[in-house]
Amino acid sequence: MKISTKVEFGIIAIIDIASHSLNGNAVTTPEIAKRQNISKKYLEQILSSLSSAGLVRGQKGSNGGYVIAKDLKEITFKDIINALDANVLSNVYFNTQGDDDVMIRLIDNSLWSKMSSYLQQYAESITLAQLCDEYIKNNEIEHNIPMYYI
Amino acid sequence: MKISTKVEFGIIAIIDIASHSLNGNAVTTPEIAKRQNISKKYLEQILSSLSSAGLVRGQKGSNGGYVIAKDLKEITFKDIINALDANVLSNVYFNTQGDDDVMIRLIDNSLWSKMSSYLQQYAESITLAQLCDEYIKNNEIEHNIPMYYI
DNA sequence: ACTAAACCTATTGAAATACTATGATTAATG
DNA sequence: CATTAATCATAGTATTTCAATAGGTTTAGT
Repeated sequence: MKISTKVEFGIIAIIDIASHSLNGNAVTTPEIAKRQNISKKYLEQILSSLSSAGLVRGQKGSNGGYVIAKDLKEITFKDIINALDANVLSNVYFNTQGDDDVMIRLIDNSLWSKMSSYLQQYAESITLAQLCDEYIKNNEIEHNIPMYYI
Repeated sequence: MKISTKVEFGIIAIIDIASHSLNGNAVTTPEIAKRQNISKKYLEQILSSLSSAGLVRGQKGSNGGYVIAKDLKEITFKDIINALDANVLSNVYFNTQGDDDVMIRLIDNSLWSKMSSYLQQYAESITLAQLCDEYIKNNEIEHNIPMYYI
């Protein structure tokens, strides 16, 4: 489970957008970049993946920025990960075209695909709404300051 | 779940050794390399990982080769994977040292570590004995030829 | 001595990763 | 209507990782 920075930053970014756009305001790349200490230019690329997957919507021009494109409850952790890297949860990725079909099938079908299907199932059970809630709650506790929306 | 060839070939190799050494004979690298269509030299490196993890034992010299170092029931799929690549099942591998501790902890502790701890649990429940049995059984069915040991 | 195996270590080529750089498009604002 | 500040698109690059290859040493049986 070595996670790429793209996936990592993407998850951070979408939670950041979700929790800072509850008031309706769009969240900009420079804002996220500063808050989360991520290169702005790299972040742009990452957000474009989330955007083309239909998870966030970008608004060009001054006063532009990103908002979440759907109901927070309808975006799952699986959606987010898959938008950023199709291989993380995917049904195994097998390199060989060895001669021993029995072996390949054994390892692929019985082992890896069971593991990846659990991952998918778990990731599907977590929504952005939950992540956002938990983030806000922990932030309040951590800083002893209530966050006000609107 | 992109699996490296090293992990893949290592799993194949240890099942191959297990199922061809039930009669007590050591299994050689050239044998496995031919049977499983893997480069002999690359396989040597992979087997040395399995060997230094104590899962297989190599015998030098003519008539040498590899045998499984323990009872097949005492080697788990987890042991095998970890011997080949410590990162596959490991508790998350997080790149950032971002400023937002709350975010990092949220994503790391609540998401990735739950996923990887499931993977570990599952991998620990599968033994080499099971894999070996299943491989032999499927091979017999596939080729309509019973495999005799001894 | 010869052979055939494990074992050890260095190097290479290719691919993936993690960015940086440049610029075009779009829209609000003075 | 020019300026500004944002998204969006694409090219390039430096570093790291991966997948082998290569060359050799050690060990043991015949």
